[in-house]
Amino acid sequence: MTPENLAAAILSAARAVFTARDLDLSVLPEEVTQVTVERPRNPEHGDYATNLALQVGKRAGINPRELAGLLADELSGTKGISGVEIAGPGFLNIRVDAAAAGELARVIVIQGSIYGYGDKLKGLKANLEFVSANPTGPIHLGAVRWAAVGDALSRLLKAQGAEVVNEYYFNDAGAQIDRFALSLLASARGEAIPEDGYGGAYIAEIANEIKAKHPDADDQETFRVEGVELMFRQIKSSLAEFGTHFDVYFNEKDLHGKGELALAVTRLREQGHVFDQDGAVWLRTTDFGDDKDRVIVRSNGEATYFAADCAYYLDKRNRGFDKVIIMLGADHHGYVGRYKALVAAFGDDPDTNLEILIGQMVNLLREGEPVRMSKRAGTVVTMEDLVEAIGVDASRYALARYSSDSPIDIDIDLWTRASKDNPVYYVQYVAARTASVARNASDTGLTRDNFDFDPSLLKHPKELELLKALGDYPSIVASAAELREPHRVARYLEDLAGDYHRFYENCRILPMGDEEISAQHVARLWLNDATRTVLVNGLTLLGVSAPERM
RNA sequence: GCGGCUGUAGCUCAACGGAUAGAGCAUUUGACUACGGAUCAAAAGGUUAGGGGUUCGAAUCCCUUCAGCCGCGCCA
Repeated sequence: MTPENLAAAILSAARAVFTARDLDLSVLPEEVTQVTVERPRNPEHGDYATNLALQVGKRAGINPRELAGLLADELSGTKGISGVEIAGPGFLNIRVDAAAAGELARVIVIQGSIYGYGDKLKGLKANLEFVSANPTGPIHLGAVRWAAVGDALSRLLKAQGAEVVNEYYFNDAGAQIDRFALSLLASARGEAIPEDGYGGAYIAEIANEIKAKHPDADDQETFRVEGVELMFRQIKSSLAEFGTHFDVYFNEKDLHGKGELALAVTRLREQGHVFDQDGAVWLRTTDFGDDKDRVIVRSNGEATYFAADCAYYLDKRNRGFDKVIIMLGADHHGYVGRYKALVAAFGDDPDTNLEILIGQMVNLLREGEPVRMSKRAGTVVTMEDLVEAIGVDASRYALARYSSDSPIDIDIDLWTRASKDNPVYYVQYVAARTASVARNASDTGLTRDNFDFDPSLLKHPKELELLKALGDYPSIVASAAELREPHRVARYLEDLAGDYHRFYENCRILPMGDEEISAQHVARLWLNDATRTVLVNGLTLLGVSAPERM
């Protein structure tokens, strides 16, 4: 009995009760997925609980507790359900047959890497834009949060059936690229970097590389083109090392080149949301809740960055994405208002076609003090600095284990420690331990095939708790995807790690000494392997490796 | 001034409006001659920043006060 099956059983029981009592069926949830089935914290409250009677009782004109009683009667005969109790104001506490609980181990092992997949987001066609750091320097710490969280989210969405394209937007047009080119040129000439230019050792590195390739070059254009190209390459290779894959690298310059900016302005003008003032062209974003109107073409005739945003959004929509998801740092949260407004100005619905996720700041801490300096990038701490300090696995895990709403301090000492208070070690250690048990089993001649798997042998309380946790995994993945919160997967894995340790301490898996291999050993090996499957699947969603040995 | 986020155990943080607010670390007390002790068992620790409201039920939603971080350009 899975939570999904149970929800279906509850809904059909509710429909039967409502029909028999001639109650208003329309107050019931339409879909099974809308029925809340949760795992009570307190085991006395059963294996599962539902609050359906509480939620619909009042609206149906029936006392919730009375309704709960009727539902309990209806449900108690259902196959797989061993007990139903009414509790509190109208909760239903449900117990399921324990005999079948162990069967889950077989299901998980057989499903393997697809265990946990679902179809909650089937039909969703999403463009997921993240990182998008300017190609004027290495990827900084603020953007790296999304390299981990965005990638994990992309995997999660796909695991729920969504079509997702990972996209990186290169702002390779505009004034900041001019400053970048001028900085390179100054460095190549041995002059001081302009006041509003970019410092850091990487500027000299790139300038030298360009000089080596074009010894006679002394013009801004060459340094712009070559510099941006080299920066692109470095950024792409950093991301590849980090394990973050992008399907599309989109160049802002292409929007200008193809005339998409002018087209976007025309379209917005047609929609009646554009006006001219002080020689500039404005979008009346205040019509859609923004706090001030925005210039799209400056009085000097140049388009603004915001105009490119408009054109870029239109481009994404024209490529067939019905959901445009953009991940931004907290220092850009001020764009949410104008972004929603531009979507509305095109006639779209900001609440369905657009989703902006904001991630709070990331700090790197060494001995309790924020790291401010980078070897290569001067005053900006970079992705390379983070990876060099704690490694890729720890970086990704540290960034993905917290809600994006909270700022993160990544303590180098903590995340490099080989102990239990380092969460990534704690989880990876258990993964390695399950692999080690499987290796040792094989060495002693124990395999899953020695005996037929008998799920009823998995009846120790710690085995049942572990099975319960394994059964929760699909719903954790589903909710993490729907809520766009990959950290839920990490937290789940940490809990699962504890459940496995307790199983391991209490239930000897391998035969001791010259003990004969029994069906009990085989059953526990199935459970061990099922746990490893879920640990591997979960870590894979986070882009973190599940080592066989540590 | 306006806006976003945050405020939960000594510390770092969880908790999709649900029942007695949970983990890890730290503290105290226990457990190993066999699968990795990078472990397990137990104790202790809370006015969920303060105040009001909505609800059968609030850490969660609304209002308000306080504190911290970030932002508010015809820059990108």
